[in-house]
Amino acid sequence: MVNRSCIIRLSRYRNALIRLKALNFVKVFSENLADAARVTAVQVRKDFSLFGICGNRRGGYLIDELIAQTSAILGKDKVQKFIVVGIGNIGRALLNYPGFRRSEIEIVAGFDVNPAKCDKEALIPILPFEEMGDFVAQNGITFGIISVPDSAAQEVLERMLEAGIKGILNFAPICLKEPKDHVVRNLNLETELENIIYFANFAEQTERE
Amino acid sequence: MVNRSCIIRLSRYRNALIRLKALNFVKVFSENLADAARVTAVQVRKDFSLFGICGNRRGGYLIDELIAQTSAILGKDKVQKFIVVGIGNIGRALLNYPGFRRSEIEIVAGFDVNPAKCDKEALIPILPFEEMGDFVAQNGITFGIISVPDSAAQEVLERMLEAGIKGILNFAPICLKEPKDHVVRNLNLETELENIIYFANFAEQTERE
DNA sequence: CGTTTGATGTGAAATTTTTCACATAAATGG
DNA sequence: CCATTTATGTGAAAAATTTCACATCAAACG
Repeated sequence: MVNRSCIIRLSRYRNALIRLKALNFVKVFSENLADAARVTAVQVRKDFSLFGICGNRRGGYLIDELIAQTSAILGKDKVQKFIVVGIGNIGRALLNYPGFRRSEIEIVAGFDVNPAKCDKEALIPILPFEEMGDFVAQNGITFGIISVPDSAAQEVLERMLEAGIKGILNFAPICLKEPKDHVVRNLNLETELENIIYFANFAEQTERE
Repeated sequence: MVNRSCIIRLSRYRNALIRLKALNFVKVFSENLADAARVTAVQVRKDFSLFGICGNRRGGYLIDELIAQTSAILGKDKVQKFIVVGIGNIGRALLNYPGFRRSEIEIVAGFDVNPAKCDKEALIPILPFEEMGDFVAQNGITFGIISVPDSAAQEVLERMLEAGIKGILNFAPICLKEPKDHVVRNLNLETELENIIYFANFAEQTERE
């Protein structure tokens, strides 16, 4: 069964494949991908088997084929449009994040309640939050990122859902509810750091993830 | 056994508790925390049992006690110092992230190879990367965040380890190896978005996480 | 061409994680 | 002060995930 960690791994395999291709590699073995994604070779093959990805019984996998197949699964075969709500530190960093340029992820607009932060003429326009619903409808946006303070997050989520957004990444430090037929992934920076702090303190005697 | 997801949940419980306390709540039930962290009530109690946290057989848990206990586990009883290497979009956002101010997480310095980005006089100084080793040693830094391009990440990791850093959050889009007795958590924004894209497309027929 | 070699693919076993079922204790109320 | 109610705490069962073991196939080589 395809679960979250499985897709995370697939994404890692793909990243590794792109790096290997840049180094002119043509074939790759499950062992190599396992190293790159910090898992076991069997895990790689099990994951592939789950998606019906096949290799050559002795020759491993062809990198080009693998990239094509993982890309299709991960939706990299077309541009995926995102909006960002909340143009604070994180929001602005996402608008300018160079990592998205080479991927098929495109942030098409930002939104904020503060008129001082708006700028309709910018390369990626920053618009008043009230206009979000119309913008999403007119431009067929499917995905959104929430980077507002926790007190506003639930309200923003609801407005996004009303507007028709299907998948959301939430940076606000509050665990938002995932409604039926929608995807909400909560990513809390403080939580991530707390995790590191905990395991760095107890790393010696405890296992992890 | 305490694993990564377990600590993530603990962190979420604590966030919820702080919000509840701000609303003048004094007691809380496992059911409430379960709602806040999007898990089941049994899971909350199992987690607590794992850490030896006890409630009152009928009266639930006292919020103040719970906050104290979870805080101690998560290392919130003292300031945890971090450095950030790579002052690009993400790095700068982290330096200014207001969410850390109210927590016990303190980013004490940034580092970059580009002299134009350095500023020793800033509130949080940005120093040349060569000075990182000495800074870490002199200031007893335990934690670091990597927000450099993928090609530099492995090198930065190794320098951090040499300097004595024990826990690292890596934003570079490459899966870094976690050495013995150290914690390296890889957080790739594109991967997170790919996850959302996948499950939003197939959400109807597939389960998640 | 037959044999050996080496990597994939996958049922079965082992392990991990979550859920269930219920014993237990504290508060409430007659 | 006994019965009832209600939430915790936890062994046992169930479910999910990972690892193992090995059959299978294709290439390489004699």
